[in-house]
Formats: sequence, structure tokens, C-alpha cells
Amino acid sequence: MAVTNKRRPTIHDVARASGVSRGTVSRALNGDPYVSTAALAAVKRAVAETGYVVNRAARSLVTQRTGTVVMVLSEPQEKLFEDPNFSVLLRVATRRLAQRDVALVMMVAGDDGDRERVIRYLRGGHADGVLLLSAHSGDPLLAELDGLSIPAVACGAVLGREGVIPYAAADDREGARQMTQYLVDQGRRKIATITGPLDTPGGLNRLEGFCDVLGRKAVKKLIAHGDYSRHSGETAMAELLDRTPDLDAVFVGSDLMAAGALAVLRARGRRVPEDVAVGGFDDSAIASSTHPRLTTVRQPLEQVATETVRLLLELIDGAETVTPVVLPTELVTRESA
Amino acid sequence: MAVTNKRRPTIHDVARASGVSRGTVSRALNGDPYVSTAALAAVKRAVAETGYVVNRAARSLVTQRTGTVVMVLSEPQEKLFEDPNFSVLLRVATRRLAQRDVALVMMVAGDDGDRERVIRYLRGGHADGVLLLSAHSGDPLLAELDGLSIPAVACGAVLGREGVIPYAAADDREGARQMTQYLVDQGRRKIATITGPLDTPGGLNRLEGFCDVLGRKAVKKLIAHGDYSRHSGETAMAELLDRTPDLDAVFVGSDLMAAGALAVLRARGRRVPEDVAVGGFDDSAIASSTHPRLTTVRQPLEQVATETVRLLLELIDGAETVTPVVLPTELVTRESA
DNA sequence: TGGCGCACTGTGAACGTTCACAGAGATTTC
DNA sequence: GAAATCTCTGTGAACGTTCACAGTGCGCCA
Repeated sequence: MAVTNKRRPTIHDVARASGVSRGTVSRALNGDPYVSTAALAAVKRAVAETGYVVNRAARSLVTQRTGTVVMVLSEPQEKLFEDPNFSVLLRVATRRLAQRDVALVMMVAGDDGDRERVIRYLRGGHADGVLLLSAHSGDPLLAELDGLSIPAVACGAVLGREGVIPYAAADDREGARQMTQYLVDQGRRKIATITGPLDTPGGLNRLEGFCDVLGRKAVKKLIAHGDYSRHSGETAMAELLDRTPDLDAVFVGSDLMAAGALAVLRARGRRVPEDVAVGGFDDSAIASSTHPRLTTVRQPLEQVATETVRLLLELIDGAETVTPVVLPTELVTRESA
Repeated sequence: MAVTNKRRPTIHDVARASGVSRGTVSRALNGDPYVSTAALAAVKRAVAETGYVVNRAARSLVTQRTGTVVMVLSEPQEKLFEDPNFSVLLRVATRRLAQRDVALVMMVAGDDGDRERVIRYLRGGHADGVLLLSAHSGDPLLAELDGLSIPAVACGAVLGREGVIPYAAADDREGARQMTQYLVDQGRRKIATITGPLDTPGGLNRLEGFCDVLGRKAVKKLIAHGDYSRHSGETAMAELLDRTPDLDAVFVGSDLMAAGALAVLRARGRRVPEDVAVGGFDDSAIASSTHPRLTTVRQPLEQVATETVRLLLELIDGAETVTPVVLPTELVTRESA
């Protein structure tokens, strides 16, 4: 395997070792059908012998392809990195892309400087595609992306751009309906909700689903807003209790906020689920570590991630357009409702 | 800004636009001191005008540098990705490297196939350095890395290789001493511990610190082992209670395991901290969301990550050796002890 | 038998940089 | 005043691939 050799073996070395020409080696390596079985075998042997690995820089210089995809995190970092969903996405994406020998580069686009870096990177043609994570509707990055004509796919819809940026996502609205209906079926009568930010699909669509079941006017006073953080869940819950002390259920837009809500309910002397039923969303790890454990809506995150990557690869492979994917959610009942 | 132009501008275009030669443009762009101020200004203007971005592939073809660093996750993925510490590391590393215009590529080395891919990537010279995350002592990747002569740095020591792979880490042992001593000072007399895996520095060194304070022989019966998962914390706690029903404190090797331990203590009718004091380790987000909130040992994770990146960059820049960095921990007291 | 297509192979050019070198002026040194 | 030095510049070659093109046999068909 000649690892100790200082110079890395090139395609010329393989050509020499296998007794064929540079061109034939290249063809053999890239699966061109016009290669004799003898030549193919010789090349394979020579590759093993020399420990040859293709030089991506040289290749991409001529092919104009990089074998690289960028995952752009356009959230203020702190928040995103603590989102348990993010790890699932990252894990799945890494694996799926690796299977195709595509490298995943991480970039953060929190402030203007970051964003400028991302754009420069993309404009330089250093990546074949972009994986957008939790991009808000007004994100300036999106506008810049438009002028770049580089394949881009979002994980979770980008509000206001559903038609232009393909995405894979869970069916937030239907999930919220399931949970709300469940609370109704349990005999709850005064059901409130704590939403995520309304400029995110999760914030907006889960509220829509909630309203679908109960009627928009009926719940006007029973809505409070959070930002997905635990703390905002606490604040919103306190607000709801002040406003409507006799509420008997609350549908919270994320498990983390629900954990905050649980703490406030306990502090205010409400028993869960006897006095107030609590429903979450995500079915993240935290859902089964609260007390009582959360009844929540499970998102098929692994599938979402898988589909997102699939869409992107299709675009990179030349597909003109791809159709967004929306995946079904599932109600998971535990003790909190 | 000519974004609409199909062909990406090259250094030739910049040369033409600025009226100097290719070589001068290259020098201006790379900070060579032998460039007249006039030429420098002309080049800068031309770059802005044409929207030129250097082609990394072409550059690295001649420089043999890639401007890329690989973060290798050598843990079975599921576990690692849920480790809250991981997100901090990722966040900080991304940012620090971006500041130097170095791209961060994520790779997973969970099974043999993954590992082979990582090695091939590195052997192909596609990265300038490696950032190792939570590598166990027996990891086969480490052996392969040796033969590759590529700068590598670990985040957290790699047991048995402290001398060969530089690292930055928190002072696990001293942190464990602080916590154990604190429990003693609080008047606790039967103090048990739940460790992490003993082939990780956190598992081993925190146990060492615990023994430093109490004496190895004295605690023989008061040690149980976990694997950092919440579930393992539950199992270990149950085991300890069975073995030593009258224990009055437990130092748990991670917050997540401590959360599990809390659940078991409650189920077994022990009040925390009245009957049993519980101490954690990490000061992760979970520490302040348990009930009662955890007294724990804070690791300066951001600093650890920063230092890890710094060490790697120094090696890449040509430093022959660098000295490992060990950072102090801090006791954070809340309600659980 | 001559021409044609088919399977396969080798070769030159190109991709966009950087680097080493050589040379041109200006400035200093002896 | 010539030589040496210093600052700045342009040019050719190289990095390791792939791609287009031009070939070379070989079998097949008319």
C-alpha cells in the first residue's frame, strides 16, 4: 500500500502500473462502459497496489463539480444547535450524503458577516448544492440565493417560498389537528395553545391546525406566543393562566416549551393531567423525561431528512424541478394528556 | 457585480479589468508585500467589479492545501448526536474555522465502512487537518491516522494516546474532586458514584477524582457504571440503592444520567436533597430543567472547543508540536445537593 | 472484397491557480 | 559613475484530472 511514500500517487502512476493509458484509467475509474475487462482488472489491481485516491481538486477543476454540499444554518446559532431535531437532521444528512461520496460542509449564517461568507463560498462554485435549515421567510440569504442558480432545498418549508424552494417537512397542520382533536375527545373544554414563532412553518401551521378544529374566533383569547425556548414556554403559560385561570388543556407547539409550561403549571398548583392536560409537539427526547411524560405529536424527522437529501441530490443530478414532500405525523400518548 | 454572467470570472478577467498581470493579481490577493499600492487598488476594484471569487480547486491543486478540516465523529452516531456537548463543539468549531476561511466537513466513523471512507478521504489529501470527537482508546481509526501524517487534534483526551494526539479538555479529575469534596462538606457520609464508560476520559478521570477525595478502598462498594445515557443512569441508581439502601449522596458522571437517577430516587421514595443529595457533571441545559434542579460541575465547553481548533490550526500552520490544554471546571450549586 | 460501424485505446488540450524565474526601473552604496 | 540592491512586474510551467478527438483493429454486411 506504499503509505510511506511521500508523493501521493496520481493517475499517471496507476497508468504506468497497469500498463494502460491515463485515459483508460480515468474511464475505468468513472464507470465508462467502453473499457475492456482486461483493462478494468489491471486498473483495479494497480489502484489497490499504489493506494491511489482521486484528487478531487483536479477533478473538479475540469468537471466544474465539487462533490460537496453545504448545510446552511440560518438561525441565530445558539438556538438551533440546541434543537434536538437538528441533530437528527445532521446525522441523517451526513450519512446519506456519505453514501454518495458527497462531503457535507457546515456553514452558519447568523449575522451579515457569516452570510457574506456563505455567499462567497457558493458564488465561488465550491459546492454543488445547498441544504437550508430553518430559514425564516425574511432571511436575506434567500434573496441572494436566487441570483446564484445553485440547487437548494430546505428542510421544513420556507414560508412564502414554498413554490420556489423545494422542501421536505412533516405535516404540521394535520399533526396539530390530531392533538387538538384528541384533547377535545378527552372531554377538555377550555383548550389553549402556545405557538412557536409565526414566521416559521411550525409556528404558523400548528396554530392553523389548532384553529381548524376549534374555530378561529372561539380561541382568540386562548393563544399565547413563544419562540420554541423553554423559557418562552414558561412565560406564555403564566400569561395564559393569568388570562384564563379555568383553562383545562394546553397544546404547546414544541416539547421544550411544553417542559417550561409544565414547570409553571406545577408552581401554580395545577395538577397535570387532572386539572390541565398538556400536549407537546416533536416527540423529542425531552418528551419522555418530563414529569409527567408528555403526550405529543411525533414528527418523522429521519424521513424528513432523508427526503430532503434525496430532493437535493435529484436537483444536482439535473432534475429541472422536484415536488415538495409532506410526511404524516403521529400522536403519541403518555401521561400528560 | 455581473451575477448573471454564465461563466464565473477567473483571475484572468480580474487581470484584464485591472490592467495588471495574472501574477500581480495573485500576489495582491494573497497578501504578498511586493505589490505597489496602485496595483493593489486596481486589483481590489476589479475584484469588486467582476465579482471574482478564487477557485479553491485550482488553488489547492498547486498549493497542495485544501482549506478544509474534517470533523470526525467516531461514536456510534445516535449517542453522540444527542449529547448536548456536541452541539457546543460543533457551533464553536464552525465559527472559529470560518473566521479563517476554512471549511468544516462532517464525517461519521461509526462502522467499518464509514471508517474506510474517512481514511480514503484523508489519504486523498482532501483535508488539511482532522478534528477528533470522542474517540475511544481502541478506535481502529487512530491506528490508521498514524500512518497518514496529517495534523490531528482531539476534543477531550484520547485515553492512552495523550502523548501522541494533542487535545484540549476540561479538568475532569479536579472537577470530580470539587463535587465530591462539596458533598463531604455538606455532611454526607455515604457517597456513591455513577461513572461514565471507563474507556472515556470523562468516565475514568471523574471516577479518579471521586476516589482522590474518599479513598479508593472506602468506596469500592459504592461505584456503579453507566454509559452516559439517561437509561443507564436509572439502572445504575437502582443497583446502588439495592446494594446500599442507606446511601445519602450520589455523584453522577453526567447530567443526563443524573436525570435518570433522580427519576429512580423519586420512584423509590427518596427525597432529593433531604434523603439523598445528587451531583451531576456538565452543566448542560438539562441540569436546570430537572426537578429539583441539579447541582453540577460546569465544563468550559466553549473554551475547550476554541482551544481545540486553535491547536489544530497551529499544527496546520506548521507547528512541530503543541501542548495539550486542560481547562478548569466550576462547581454550580442548585437544589439537588 | 471493400466499406462501415463497433469496441476500445491513446493523446493533446484545457480547467484556474501559484510559484519560480527573469527582467525592468529606481535607489542606494562604494 | 558603475555596481549592487531593492521593489515591482510579467511569463511559462506545473498541479492532476477529464473530455473531445483521432485513431486501431475487428467483425459484419452488402
